[in-house]
Amino acid sequence: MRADALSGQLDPMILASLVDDPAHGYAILARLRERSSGTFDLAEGTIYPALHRLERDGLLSSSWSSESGRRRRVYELTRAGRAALQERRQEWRHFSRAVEAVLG
Amino acid sequence: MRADALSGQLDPMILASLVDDPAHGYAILARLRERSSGTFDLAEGTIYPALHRLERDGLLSSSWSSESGRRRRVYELTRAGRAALQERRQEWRHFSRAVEAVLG
DNA sequence: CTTGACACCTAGCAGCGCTATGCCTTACGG
DNA sequence: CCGTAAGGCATAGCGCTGCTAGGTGTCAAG
Repeated sequence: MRADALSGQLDPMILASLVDDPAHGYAILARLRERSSGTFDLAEGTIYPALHRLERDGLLSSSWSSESGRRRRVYELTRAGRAALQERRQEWRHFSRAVEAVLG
Repeated sequence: MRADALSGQLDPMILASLVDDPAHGYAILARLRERSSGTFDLAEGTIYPALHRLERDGLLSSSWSSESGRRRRVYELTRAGRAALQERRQEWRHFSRAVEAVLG
């Protein structure tokens, strides 16, 4: 499939990958790759702007961590982020059922 | 859900809505609305450019019909369009399984 | 004769995600 | 000890998609 077929589902997937425990950008990339069995093997240029957007919108908050001399920006869900995740999941189910119905 | 969440699935859905019998733009709009139980209630400005694009790409062919004094541009799948539909359906299944896996 | 459904079209815009690139650190192999 | 890979963040620029908002015209019903 085309790699750029994320089709607006990137945001909910990022939120979902952070729901259990916080992580930094590079690790989120790895989680998405693993959980999707390799389907979502995203470039870094995809994830960082998305994280900034989500933070700007108040769904994530971040803090720098520099353990082992490596600077990492660790993201976690805000309260609003958790609420948004629930909502986006619902929207996804609704959307995917509708697509399914049309594709037959 | 946001109306603009078509998320790249418009093309396969248009192809799917034409697989059994040809139709014109306005009628395709109605089919998508019906088959999706109202979820996809698209503006005309969405469908016409998409149809032109699909025709340009050789997946659809069109011809004017003016029965009952009304000019309609009727679209049907080309051979390539049928092949593309199969492919896009596969991609959709793959994509939606992967999203499902990430969203949990 | 006006309203609403039918039917087509386009310009312009905004968002999303990709490519390409740059910068920096740590670990490892030769 | 030096090169390279992996880890890590970031941005500019671009292309595609789909939406908004407008325009044109026909036909049927009240």
